Amino acid sequence: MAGPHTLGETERQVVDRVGQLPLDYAAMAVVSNLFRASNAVRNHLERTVLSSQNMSWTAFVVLWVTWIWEPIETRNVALESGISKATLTGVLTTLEKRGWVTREKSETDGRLVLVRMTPAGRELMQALFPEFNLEEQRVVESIDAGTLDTFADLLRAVTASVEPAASSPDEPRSKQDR
Amino acid sequence: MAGPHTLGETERQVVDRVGQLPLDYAAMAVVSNLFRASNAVRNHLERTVLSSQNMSWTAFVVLWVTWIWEPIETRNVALESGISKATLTGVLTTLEKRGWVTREKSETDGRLVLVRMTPAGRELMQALFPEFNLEEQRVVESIDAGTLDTFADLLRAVTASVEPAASSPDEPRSKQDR
DNA sequence: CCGAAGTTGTTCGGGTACGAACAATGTATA
DNA sequence: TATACATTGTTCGTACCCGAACAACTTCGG
Repeated sequence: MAGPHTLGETERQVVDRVGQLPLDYAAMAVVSNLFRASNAVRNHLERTVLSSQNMSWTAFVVLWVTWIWEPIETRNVALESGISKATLTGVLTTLEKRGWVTREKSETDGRLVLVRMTPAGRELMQALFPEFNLEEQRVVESIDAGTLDTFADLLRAVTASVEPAASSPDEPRSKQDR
Repeated sequence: MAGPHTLGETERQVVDRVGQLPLDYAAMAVVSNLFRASNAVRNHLERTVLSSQNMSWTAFVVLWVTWIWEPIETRNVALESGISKATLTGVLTTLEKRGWVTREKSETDGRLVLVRMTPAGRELMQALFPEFNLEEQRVVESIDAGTLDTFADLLRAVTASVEPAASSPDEPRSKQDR
């Protein structure tokens, strides 16, 4: 959505197509670059760090969340990972098959499933995560250290503006989680 | 990767798991919030604007790129959309099936395929895009107008740091495009 | 108690998403 | 002008990714 063409070039073309409609080009630039950056970083990390384990981005995130918070209920894994519970089911099956995590029914609530790391999973993360973080560092190395916190805050503001306004506690969340 | 828990909480847990390894938490925060924001915005726009047409985010982006630049070669659609050509093949088939775009072999180069909008596709975008942009505006409305440009620049910097260093023109790009 | 209402993880169907391998086509080299 | 080399879009296999529908389970209201 913002590739080989100049911003001005793209903008001219858009004006030509959309006509005289008033558009917010600043908002457009932020949203489109948000996705471009996200995609680029994801693919980069997959190729440089994760491909050695033949692991996808999502699998890594789920593994990371489990590593940090185990034992953790699947609904919370989905919440922390930013994926739907439907997606998580498949990912967990993959991770289980590879021997990195286990599923276990809760004894106090028959609906819940608890996720735990296996020793092999823990070893993997102990080796992989520092490597991953080193690459994260490279991704932002061109940005002034003092600006990084502001950057993170801006990203949080975007997320917050879109999520269902964590309002009064009595207000019910949506039926489907996430 | 940054959900219901406080940053400090998460950080303590990470320290507990990863041990004394020196980690760059600022970089971690930026990367994880980048994905959180990207996912949140994507899902939001899909639900508020795109669901009326039963359209996915990627399908919309591809349609938008085609709308702005048609006629355009598929390799450039993939480049502008930020997806691989393998993915594009499937998306184009979907869009073609719905009657919004057409594929057409190039007459000057038998390898190339040109993509064009159909009248129905053009009508759709003329109606849908202003609506989409309005929602993009809502996503960043909490951010100071003067900061938006800086924000976009930061995102561009991230993308640039990860992409294969657009160096000397004689240096060949990677075999696989994108 | 017992039925209604809510919650949780899984299944299902359709649509991305990627790298690798491929056939068709174009270009360069000798 | 043959023959290597490069480029393009598609196909294939595997893995996400989501909403909707579902069965199992818990909780709430009477």
